Amino acid sequence: MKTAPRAAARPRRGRTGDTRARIEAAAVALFARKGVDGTSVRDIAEQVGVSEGALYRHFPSKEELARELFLTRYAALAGEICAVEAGQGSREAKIAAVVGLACRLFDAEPALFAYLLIHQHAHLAHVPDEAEANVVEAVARLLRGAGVPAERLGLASALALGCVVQPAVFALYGRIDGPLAAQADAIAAAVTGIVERARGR
Amino acid sequence: MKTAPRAAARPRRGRTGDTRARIEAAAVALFARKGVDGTSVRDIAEQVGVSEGALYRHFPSKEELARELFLTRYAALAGEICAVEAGQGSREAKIAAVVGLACRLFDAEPALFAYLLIHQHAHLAHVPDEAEANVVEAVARLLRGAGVPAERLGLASALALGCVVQPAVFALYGRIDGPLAAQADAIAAAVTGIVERARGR
DNA sequence: TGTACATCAGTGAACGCGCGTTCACTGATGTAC
DNA sequence: TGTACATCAGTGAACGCGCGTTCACTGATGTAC
Repeated sequence: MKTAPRAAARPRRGRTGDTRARIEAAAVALFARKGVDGTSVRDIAEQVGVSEGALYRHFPSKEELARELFLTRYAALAGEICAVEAGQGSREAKIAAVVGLACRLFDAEPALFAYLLIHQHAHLAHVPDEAEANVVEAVARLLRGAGVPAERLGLASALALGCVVQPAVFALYGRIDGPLAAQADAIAAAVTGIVERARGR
Repeated sequence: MKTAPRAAARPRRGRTGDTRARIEAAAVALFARKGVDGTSVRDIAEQVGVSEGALYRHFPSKEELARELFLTRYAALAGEICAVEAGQGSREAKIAAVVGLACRLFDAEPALFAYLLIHQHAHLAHVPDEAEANVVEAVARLLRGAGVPAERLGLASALALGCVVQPAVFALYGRIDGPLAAQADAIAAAVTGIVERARGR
């Protein structure tokens, strides 16, 4: 009974190494709901249940936290879109896959989705141009691969993105109910229509 | 030569009664660019060229200025959409007219457009439900009149709105160039496609 | 026309408050010998 | 195993700053008699 119990019997609140993750989760939720400027460091710390100073053990500043949070998650989503684009399947299938991806992200983490896509313009200046780190570029690549001519890529990407983002906004504010994934087929059909029109004509 | 010259010879900088309008213009521009929270009363006053105190001769608070500015302009846009809906013309013609309306508003006053439609969720809680004061309701009414069944109105409105708002965002960030009105036909075609799909099926 | 008063739109200095950030300190854990 | 030291993640009090707002005051204009 002398050794070993050390690590075992220790609930001890905190010190479990997940503080950083909890800060990120709380920050995303607050940033999405109230904006970065509308969220104070006190708000975040309070929600996590730590002192304000603790935040600075993990991030150099509030602004840096906001930026880092945005860029990593935004790049992850862009990466997923690129992976679909690089895979097998018809135009339609790939579009449906990406729309499904986005809808599931929204349903699983609405705050994160809102932070990434609804408030994306706040961070746009810091986003790199590579498709693997930039959702807008990833969508453009997808449409390019689907046969949309270069001179119509900008508008077509905007229309396609709008068909996903705006329904999410509506869902967030209760103008559409149930999970967004339930509307994925209809959204995908709208995007496919836009792509076909951009290919032809 | 005794009377009348009173009002004539008086350049006298300020006191021309347009201060309120200039505050509104500066506020819209700043709110659109940096958000309400990111804009200070000092910012606005400086841009207008008056003291901060002067602002409070025209508006009770910054928040009230932001809200009033939003609600009146938002209602004006909703009213224009309702007027088109109530007028003559085919489904397609009305859709094209509303899309054209929005594009011209964007081209003429991008900051106002951004404040109204890109950041609309910040004020959504204060917007009345009547179509004459609420752009989202006005769009829904337009689509309802175009034959979209009630159970698909929410999603169809979202898709239609997204097809206008997102291209505007892209234009704002240089991903689409030239006036948005130049893309109005293509945008209207996308919206018409969405409406036809929502009517049928 | 002159005079007295009310109102209106401005100034600029001052206010208290909440913000982001810093810092000395603490106690638990990890590492070297 | 014990001891000495380094590191790490936390606390909580304090900081200066910029914020929204207030207020006493000013001078020009409008109005009544």
